[in-house]
Amino acid sequence: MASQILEKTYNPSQFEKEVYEATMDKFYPNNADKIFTILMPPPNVTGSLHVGHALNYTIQDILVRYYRQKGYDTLWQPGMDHAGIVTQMVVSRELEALGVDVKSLSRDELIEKIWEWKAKSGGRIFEQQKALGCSVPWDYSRFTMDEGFSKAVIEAFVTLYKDGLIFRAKKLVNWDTKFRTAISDLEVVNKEEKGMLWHINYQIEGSDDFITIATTRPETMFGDTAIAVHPNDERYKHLVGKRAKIPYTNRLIGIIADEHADMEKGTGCVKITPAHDYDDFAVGKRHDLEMITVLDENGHMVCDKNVPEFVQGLYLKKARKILLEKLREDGFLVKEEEIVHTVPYGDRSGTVIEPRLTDQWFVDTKPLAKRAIEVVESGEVRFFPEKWKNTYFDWMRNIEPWCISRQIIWGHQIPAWYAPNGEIFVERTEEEAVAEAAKKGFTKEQLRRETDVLDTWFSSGLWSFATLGWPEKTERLEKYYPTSTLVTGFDIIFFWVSRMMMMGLYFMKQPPFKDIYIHALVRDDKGQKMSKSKGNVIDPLEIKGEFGADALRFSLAFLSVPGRDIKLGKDQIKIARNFITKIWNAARFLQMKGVTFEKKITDIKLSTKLTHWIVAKLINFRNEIDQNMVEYRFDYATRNIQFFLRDLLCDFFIEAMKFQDDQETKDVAGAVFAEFLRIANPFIPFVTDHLANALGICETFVTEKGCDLSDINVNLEDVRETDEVRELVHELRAEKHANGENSEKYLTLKGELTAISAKFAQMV
RNA sequence: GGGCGAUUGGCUCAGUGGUAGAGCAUCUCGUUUACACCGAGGGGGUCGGCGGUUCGAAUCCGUCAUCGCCCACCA
Repeated sequence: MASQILEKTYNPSQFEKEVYEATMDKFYPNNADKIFTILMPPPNVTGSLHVGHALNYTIQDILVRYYRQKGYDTLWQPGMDHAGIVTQMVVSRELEALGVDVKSLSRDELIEKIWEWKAKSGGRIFEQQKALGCSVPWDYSRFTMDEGFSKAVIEAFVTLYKDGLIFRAKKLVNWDTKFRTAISDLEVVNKEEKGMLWHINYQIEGSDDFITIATTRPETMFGDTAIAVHPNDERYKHLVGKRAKIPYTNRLIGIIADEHADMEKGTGCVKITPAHDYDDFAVGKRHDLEMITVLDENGHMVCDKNVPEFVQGLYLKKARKILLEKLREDGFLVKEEEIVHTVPYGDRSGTVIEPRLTDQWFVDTKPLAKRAIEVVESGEVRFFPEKWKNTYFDWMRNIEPWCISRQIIWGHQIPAWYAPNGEIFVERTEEEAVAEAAKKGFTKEQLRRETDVLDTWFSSGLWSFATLGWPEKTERLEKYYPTSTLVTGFDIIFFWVSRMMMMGLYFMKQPPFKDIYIHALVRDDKGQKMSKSKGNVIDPLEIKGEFGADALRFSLAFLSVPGRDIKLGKDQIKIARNFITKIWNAARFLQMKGVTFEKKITDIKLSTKLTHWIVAKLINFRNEIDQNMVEYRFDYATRNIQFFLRDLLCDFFIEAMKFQDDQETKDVAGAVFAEFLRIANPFIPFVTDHLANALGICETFVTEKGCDLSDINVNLEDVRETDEVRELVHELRAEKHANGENSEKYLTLKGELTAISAKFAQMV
């Protein structure tokens, strides 16, 4: 290979794109025996990538490139997620900004608009991933709503339904009044905030006495169906069994004894509203209470006999205000107390979540969780760092049914058809549903298709096998399932990891991956969470432009200390960039010295202490990196890369080379440097591949295995002690600077260096 | 309420039983056969507090404090 003279300064933007494009065709699987597979967590189509994605991709890319270089058949499965609620929200907002009346669009029209939008947005994400160096086979990309995926989702849904693991039920669910849909428990975030506790009098039936309840949600009082007191509460024992009157509607409700009532809290009397509160729902079940809904899907008070006219149809906050004024006026409100309590919010809508009693679809997760727990307990699936398995266990062992239906339009429509009498037909196709319904005497025209779509995470839960072709029995599925390692953030252990585990085990009978590497959250240099509103977001592409993609990758890997958040500032990236510059300059120096890179280490006879030493250090370095990769210690690996290049190769070997530049030293320098570049390639692919070309080492390190050093006769113990030579080199430099190359002392020292080398040569 | 993690020089962090480390910052010297996006050298820490185990503790155990995160039914 012809070499070219390197530019004086390292300027990544000049070659990064070229390097990536030149190697793209090598990112595809080959047919090697050993297999390494990673599933890329699919980014949302809505997004542009942030530095958290950059970390996620960097870790995966390092792993994939490392194993690919080792000769494994690697598959890094790319793709994107349709991200139901978020996407519908983002696109609707954008359309409205363009003056489109989203509400007037039909279901099909809006879906079409979203697909149009997706085509634009998705392409941008791929470009960003390429810019970071992701070595994925692009033609393998999947989308959680592509045709094959839809098939998989239907197959999974129907199978789970027929196996009794999906059911439809009227239950209390988290209702988002902004998006008018149910959401799962995980999509609710609880925030602690200041609020008011209102003490309200309910008159006891047939008496002038009152019972005082305390509530933060007075507007739901019209849905009350009981008042509970603690069975041991002496204050209220005499009231149990009596009835009380709800103000204004005068509906009578029973006073019951239930341990749910906390004697310490409020007045000790708690209103029970089973249709709008989880605790109350449970109390209601125990006491067989009526469930009265007073809030509609928009969070407005319903218009029926249970709700007094003066608040009917009002949004709950407005209703609350008006109701409180009236209660105050009429003397029902006896105390107003400031308290701090937790309030549930929708993670996407940012609006208060109202528990509502509705018909929804659920996955019975308990039976699915059982094996998902076992495979982690047994060590068949391992978490890195290990502590995350406790988080996983906690959730899995206390798992609740998963509400999977969403009342939105962007997503997989549930394959269920209803007959007029409410009977449900769940089938793979409409034809099959019609056929089944016909057996029961229903006509096609009578059937109505379920309009709800599935929770996004239902489809992404199938990611590990649906991307490989399931439900078809494809060669790819056979070969690459189960995958090797999953790389993801702790924030989606519940959302995604656990669901993939359950689905993978159920449909494929094997866990979807062997190792789960949980990486950190990237914060700003002050430890603050990055957010657009704070203005502290680091854009990976901006960093790439300023310092190069390699510097960003190297920093992120360097800072990936297990179990610790990453504080990322520009200083950190600058340090990495400076280090890469150091590599660049080392290359320039060797080139200037006339070093060539044709010889392999195994071709050179090592006869001096210096060359023997550096080769021993190289072998040691290589072993360490191998160990680091097995343990997922990217922080150690990058430290080792830095230490070898800077402290050993540059500060010592190359410095010594300035005094001892015989052919052997030069050959070894070239061979060791080339091997260093190869080892560093998975971490910093752009600069190393560029240098490989420029120095005439090879076309690319992507598929370069490196030479077998195991037969080289070096004893690591022998060469550990390097002070003798190191000191000599220092002295030489100082002497030369002081008195020049012809001083007597300089010549003596130089003689000593040669002598040591010679002495050492006899040892080997 | 339960759980997890952090606490080491000015800053960011390594170090898990044997005389305190790195990078950045700072100070001194240096423009030498790559590199000022550099090199050589120096200063700076009673390793959050207390107690215990040990010949010996930043490291193991207990406890407290502060900060951060996760989960929880939140009247």
